[in-house]
Amino acid sequence: MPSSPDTHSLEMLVRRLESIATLSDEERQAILSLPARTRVLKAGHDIVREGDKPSHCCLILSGWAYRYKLIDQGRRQIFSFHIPGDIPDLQSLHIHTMDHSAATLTESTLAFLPHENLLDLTTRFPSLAAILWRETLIDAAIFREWMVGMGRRTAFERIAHLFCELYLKLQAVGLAQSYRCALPITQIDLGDALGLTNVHVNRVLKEMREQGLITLRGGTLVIESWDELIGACGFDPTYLHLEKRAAA
Amino acid sequence: MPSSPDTHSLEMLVRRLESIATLSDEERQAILSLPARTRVLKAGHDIVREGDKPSHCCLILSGWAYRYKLIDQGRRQIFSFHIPGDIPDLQSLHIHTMDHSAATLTESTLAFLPHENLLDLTTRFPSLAAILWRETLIDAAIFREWMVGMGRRTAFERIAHLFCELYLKLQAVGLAQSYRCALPITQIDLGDALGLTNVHVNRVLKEMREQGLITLRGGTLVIESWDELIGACGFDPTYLHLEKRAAA
DNA sequence: CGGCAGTTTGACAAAACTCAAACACGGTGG
DNA sequence: CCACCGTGTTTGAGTTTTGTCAAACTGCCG
Repeated sequence: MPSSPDTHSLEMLVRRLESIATLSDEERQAILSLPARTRVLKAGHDIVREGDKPSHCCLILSGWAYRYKLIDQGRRQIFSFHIPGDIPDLQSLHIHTMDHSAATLTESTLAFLPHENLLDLTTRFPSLAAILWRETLIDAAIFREWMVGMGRRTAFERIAHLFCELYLKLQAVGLAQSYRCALPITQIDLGDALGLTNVHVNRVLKEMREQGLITLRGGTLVIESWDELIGACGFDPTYLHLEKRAAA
Repeated sequence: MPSSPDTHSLEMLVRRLESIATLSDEERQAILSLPARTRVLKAGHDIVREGDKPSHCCLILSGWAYRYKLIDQGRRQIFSFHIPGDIPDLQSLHIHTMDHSAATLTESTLAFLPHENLLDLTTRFPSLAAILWRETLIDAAIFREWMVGMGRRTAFERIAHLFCELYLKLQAVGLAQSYRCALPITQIDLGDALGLTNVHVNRVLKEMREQGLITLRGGTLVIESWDELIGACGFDPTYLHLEKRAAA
């Protein structure tokens, strides 16, 4: 389990923040001088657990992660999937006790950023605070959309909607193009994310395949017909707030 | 529709923030000098709508509100219920286009706070920014818990869980005691919040009544047996993060 | 060549939904 | 004061979606 100080990893954070707002040289420099510690985790390992009081946030450099909660040792709800550039536990900066867990979905490289230094950053640079705050608000916007899905959409719509969402998020960071992307999510995970059983997910996936909407094999999602897919689930990307915000 | 400048309303905001962290005199003074404009809205009126680009946040002084989204003119998902002291659209401070709507549930008195002044406040006082940021993070924590409900809990558990949550939130601001509180939420609203039909909500409510867990009549909820109620839904209040945070 | 995790399929069961009608209740106007 | 109205609640009967259980199948990894 390698672990080393690493400054290059912070360039990813700079790129991510610059995709949201313009940074001043001073801000960029302050980010790059954060003391990051990089670590590689195997697939299926917890990053933080419910009840923990973490002292670091975790930036994903490579790989996928997810957040989840277990109730009575059998039922699991997945809240989100995370890809490189995300800080899945950014909320721990201001909420000291974890009310849920985060784990890797694939082998991942993670950079751990001390709360202390991040808090210092947000105090010195209110516009950086605003960008990070906004990131957590978009997180919440995605939660809301998942609520709409679980509360009011059919299994078919829910799955289609999630595929649209993930494709756009991957595309935004250059990890997807021409309606094709990696999707290292098992049908069990999909079920736990969407409030369905893996069996039912499987049946719906089969139907989507038969309708020529998508193919999902070997960890790769191919969207055969984007227009039909978004039509089938009423997808509207507004809630992802992907447009670059006006310069700070 | 009366509308007037009002400084007293801001004392409610001060009290709310002081229940979370200790404020300096300077901070308290800065909040009290925010230019608030108070307005009374009848029940069932939209406060902000999906697509709007609001220039104010809205502090609830009295009454109840809720946030929701409509899909294809028939299905509605409610995301949250809000009570006095809440700022249901605090997120609009950093997300400029509303991706959902907010409305009053009962006649309500609302204080509108200009984004401009709130942003100035967060820039001048990073510790106030932290408190408000934290409020939006708790909002998201509640979303996650609702996701657990809609994804992985039975209708019975979901309803019981919501009652526990609302009771504790009301109690925290002094609007509930001895297991009794106002609950101006129709069974239709409950269904739209929990991903159920009003018919099914009605049947489950009947069952809860028959089991002697609760009574709900005339807009008043009485929890007959708190211990059984939390037992029946596995309620754990951690996610509400109600404990006062360490002084800033 | 196993072995294990994940997928696929079938038969059946249950939770929740739909439609429809009756009922309660608070507010309004005659 | 009472009839009426609208909104919300309650109940019933039948349907649908999704879940459960169980077994077979696939594919990758050691």
